[in-house]
Amino acid sequence: MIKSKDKTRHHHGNLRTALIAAGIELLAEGGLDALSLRKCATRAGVSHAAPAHHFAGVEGLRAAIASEGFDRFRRRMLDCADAGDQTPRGRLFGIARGYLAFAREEPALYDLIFSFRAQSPMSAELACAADPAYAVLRETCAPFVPPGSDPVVIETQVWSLVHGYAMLILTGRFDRDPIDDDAFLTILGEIGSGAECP
Amino acid sequence: MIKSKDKTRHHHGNLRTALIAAGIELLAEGGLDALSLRKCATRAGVSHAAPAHHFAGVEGLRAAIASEGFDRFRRRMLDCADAGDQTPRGRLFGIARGYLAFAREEPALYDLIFSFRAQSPMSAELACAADPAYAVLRETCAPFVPPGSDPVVIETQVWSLVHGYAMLILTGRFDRDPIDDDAFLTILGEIGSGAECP
DNA sequence: CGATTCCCTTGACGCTGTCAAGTTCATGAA
DNA sequence: TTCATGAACTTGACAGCGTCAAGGGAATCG
Repeated sequence: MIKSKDKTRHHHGNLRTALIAAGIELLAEGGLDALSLRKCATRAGVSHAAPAHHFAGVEGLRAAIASEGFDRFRRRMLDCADAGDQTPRGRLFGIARGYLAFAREEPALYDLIFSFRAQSPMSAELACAADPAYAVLRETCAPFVPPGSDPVVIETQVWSLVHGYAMLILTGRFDRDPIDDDAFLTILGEIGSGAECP
Repeated sequence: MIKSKDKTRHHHGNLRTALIAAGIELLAEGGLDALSLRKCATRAGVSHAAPAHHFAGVEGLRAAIASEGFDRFRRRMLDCADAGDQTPRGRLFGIARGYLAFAREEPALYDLIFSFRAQSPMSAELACAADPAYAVLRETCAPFVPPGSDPVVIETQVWSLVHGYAMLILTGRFDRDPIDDDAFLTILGEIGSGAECP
């Protein structure tokens, strides 16, 4: 039996984790384009080809970093939701604020986790990593689903709204023409109440 | 005086346009990562360093392609808006459908035009190229702005909603759990009518 | 006709991802 | 204990990439 997850191993001792950490540093410092296998390897103190034994090429490294990114993303949303008003509406605003906070605080990591496209070989693995984050959204939206209707509609409306806003923020569109987050998010107050308002 | 825009010039004859066309082809065939200066040059039949005389590096080429992309994007939205119901609400649904159509028909070009980040040296030039497309959205949203309120709020809500939905489509999130565009877009029917509904 | 200027080519450099082969070291078996 | 196995990592090489410097060739102008 192999102790596959010991702290200190052969030469380096958990190189995989070190490479992911180095990659996240590089992203924070220089954006998406600054991430490279060789720079991660150098930063972790190993040779340029060492990462090949832990990831399936650069796409594998990107996927592994994205998995960690999705987890931070999920925790950021939950932290904000837990910190605010504990009504269903309050939690909805909470995850929206957490969503935006993550995008602003770690823009390159946010870019990375949403940079994978449907035909990517990593899409199955990534969908798996993303599911817990999506579950947070799903649970928060559940109280607003009209009985008998498909919950995915409201989930998608909420998610699209916040996701699109975050993407637009990162493009710098609001830098000269600022908009207040709360003014924008007022529309969340109307979601799920459409049936009450013919 | 120099005839700077003649059709046939020195060696090639409008190399700049040919390089942009080649780049759009490469994007369509292989996605964002398939775009390179050298491949564009080869496809246009010139040497690998020729593009340097027409664009400021690869970022300049990307920006030039994005300018063309924004123009196609704008026309796609207008075409859809002009084809449908000519009420304000009908045109709003029209540009939303055009937005989604463009994202699905030219996903890599769509990715490219929204891949520039705020701190990019190209952001000023790109914002310029994007303005006509934004103007279409602005005009279409105008009838729904409550008197005395900031139009940018509703514009941003509409835009974020459709933009986020398009981005999520491209990530493949709905491939196995499909959602109907029209069901999703029902929320557009509520935008701007919030004031009527206390 | 000669000079200038623009458009492009050639060649080089460093950085990138990836592969093949070799080395080092921990583990398990004899 | 000694040896064999295999995992973890190194070394070296290769092609493709963006970018720069230097040079050539064609069109234009004086």
